[in-house]
Amino acid sequence: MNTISKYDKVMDLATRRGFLWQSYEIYGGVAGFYDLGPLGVLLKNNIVELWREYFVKQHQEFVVEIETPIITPAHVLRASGHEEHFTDFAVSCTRCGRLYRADHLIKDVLGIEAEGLTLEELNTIIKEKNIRCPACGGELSEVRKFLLLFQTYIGPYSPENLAYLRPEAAQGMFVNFKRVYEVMRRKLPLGIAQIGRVARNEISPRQGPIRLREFTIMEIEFFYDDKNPQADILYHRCQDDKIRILTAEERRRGGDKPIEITPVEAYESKIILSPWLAYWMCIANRFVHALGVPLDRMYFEEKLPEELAHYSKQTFDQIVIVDKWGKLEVSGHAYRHTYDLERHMKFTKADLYAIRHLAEPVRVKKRVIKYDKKRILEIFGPQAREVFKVLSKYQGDELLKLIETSPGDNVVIEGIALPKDVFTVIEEEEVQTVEKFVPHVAEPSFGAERLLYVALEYAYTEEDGRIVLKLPPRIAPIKVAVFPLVEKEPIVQMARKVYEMLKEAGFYVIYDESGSIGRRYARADEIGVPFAITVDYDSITRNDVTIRDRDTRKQIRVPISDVVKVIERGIKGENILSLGYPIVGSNP
RNA sequence: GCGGCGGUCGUCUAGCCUGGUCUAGGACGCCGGCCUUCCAAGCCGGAGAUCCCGGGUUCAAAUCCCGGCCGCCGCACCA
Repeated sequence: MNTISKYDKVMDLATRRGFLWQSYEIYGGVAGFYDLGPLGVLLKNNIVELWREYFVKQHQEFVVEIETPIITPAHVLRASGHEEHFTDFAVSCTRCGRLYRADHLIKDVLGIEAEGLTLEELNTIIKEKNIRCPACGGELSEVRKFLLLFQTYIGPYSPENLAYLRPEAAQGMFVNFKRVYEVMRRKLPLGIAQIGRVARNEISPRQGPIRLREFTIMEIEFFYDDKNPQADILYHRCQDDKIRILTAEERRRGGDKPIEITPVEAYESKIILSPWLAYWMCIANRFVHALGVPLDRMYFEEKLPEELAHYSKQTFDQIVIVDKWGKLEVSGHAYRHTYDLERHMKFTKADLYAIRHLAEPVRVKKRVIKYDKKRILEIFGPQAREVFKVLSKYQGDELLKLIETSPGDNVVIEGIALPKDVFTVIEEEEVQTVEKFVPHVAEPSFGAERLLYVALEYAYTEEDGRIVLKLPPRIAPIKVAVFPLVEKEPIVQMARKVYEMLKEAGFYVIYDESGSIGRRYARADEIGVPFAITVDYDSITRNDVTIRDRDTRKQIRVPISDVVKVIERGIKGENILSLGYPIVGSNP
């Protein structure tokens, strides 16, 4: 039995061969930060590109990608609720040093809900009720605030310049909703995608490259009309897909068995509340599968109501089973409904509504209030100017309400008494062909580095004591290796030519002539190169090469003129062994 | 944040308890040469170590002591 965990093996390989390693190593390293090496960058780029393919390019009529700053003024994250909710209140025991989340402690000891209380309120409760350390009875410290947002200042250090590094890309899409909606000619549904770095100042990240303080997020904020979701694509494309869902209900019962269901059924049976959330979960399932994770090794786990983020009505985490942690969340699918747009409207007064064209024009009876400016002038003389100013501050229906609720013949507005008869109410009928509404939002959100780890772990295999990284060819960092069978002319010269040809064709290629041929295959296998081309003695006379398939070690002979084509098809996922070329040298 | 354990070439490790003989040994990998007609073969040679960092004790520290960083495990935390 091997006692070394797969995680350790994967990380050892990843470090040794240049996929990733801890940042600032020569300074001792800093927890929560990882660097990507040459192969890591290629692999990540390929994963990002595959995501783009699945989520953006295949939906380019209605999903577009943008890029917004990482540094975010504090106002924005105040509006989004992060400044408030991204904070933990903690107390520690002055005797044994144990750390508690203040609200949880109060709830546990007193049985009262303390979530959402302010720092002062929490302090007061702890002092008044004389709450002590549950473990050792020691006295508790003052409540401290842990803000999980990284802070900075835009320009000079001063409170109004406070800013944070974004903890999610999403706010960039919400604040730009109106602009992109205009650019997309005011059509819904509309997906705004963004791939970028985010930062979260985790208190103590201790899960290697899994819990990072800075990472790459791939998100879509998908805006749609709740009354007319236009989600036909769910029925067209996801009718036959099966996804596995562990529902909140099942979890509440203590169960851990996901149900298997089509996204369509999940939506229609109200397991998933939003049709678009269901659709993107369908795509997410396919996407993670394409990274090499078998379908039966992943599922969606619904969050319990108390686990939901402040902005979410319903959330499913996409879980992949991994060696070390069992469950690893690789994506989150949140039904953010109207929360974010409404908050930004409230904080900025900006109009972030979408327009809905009504099937039939609606006649709306409206009572419009008018006032007699001449009479106001007569009554107030030079002061009339002030009166008009005050009146203009009030919306029509607010004024109407004031007048109707005031007793007597006068109405007093901000200290100014006006006789009611200066106002006249007119009934008007208006024909409306459109109405404003706040779009609902479904958000699929992926962590690129976690996907990278998952891809590595599922690709990692050992055969005959050597490592073979069976990455799907689509995401393999290096697509093809070229070897001269022996280091002799004219074989070497021909191999070099093949190498140049493949580079010219746009592939990442390695050329290796050192060591035995077996050693070179092994080296290429270890970094997941899916195809290895060998130029042998026969190649000279026949003008062909052998192409070896990494996973089966089987070879085919291919004329040089067809090599690029075969590799291209292989990268797309076709089995090159069945491409119709004669199999000649097969060495298991 | 707390407690326990740990940190030596790229990787794995010997040495640490019992300080000097360690200008730190080995294996694998890497580089060069020979050999080699397809799966980590063999032989020869070579490069490669801030002994995690800082301070202390000592004539002398990889080794003992203190602090820090990082990692693992447990507790706590995880929008």
